[in-house]
Amino acid sequence: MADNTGFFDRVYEVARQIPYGRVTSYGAIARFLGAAGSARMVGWAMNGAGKYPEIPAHRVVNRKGLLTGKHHFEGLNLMQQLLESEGIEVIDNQIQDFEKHFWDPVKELS
DNA sequence: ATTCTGACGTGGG
DNA sequence: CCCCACGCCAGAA
Repeated sequence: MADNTGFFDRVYEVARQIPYGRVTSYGAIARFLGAAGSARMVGWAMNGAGKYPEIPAHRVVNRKGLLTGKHHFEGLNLMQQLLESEGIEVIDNQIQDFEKHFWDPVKELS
């Protein structure tokens, strides 16, 4: 990849590779980008991901498996619906069996 | 330029 | 497990 890949573009590239029915955390992506500790930037980058329909932002949650960013989607529970449609059980904004659905880019992509 | 905010994470209690 | 405080750094006002 070219050097002109901004932080945002990297986040988009990783988020786009999240498999169907899987979820990951902002910190995992940040760590994969070598920006561990700057997990906030990942979330902020996702803010612009809404322009890219290929990026499943609903598969990115915080480390607790909580749908913290669902408020940024159109509907109030659109994020949850998308996840449930992929076979992920969500109760009260909390992904059930989060560890089981967790997808670590560092571990999978490495 | 300065200030604040934020879709987070970690550590201590 | 919960709660609190700090760090992180890009972007907006």
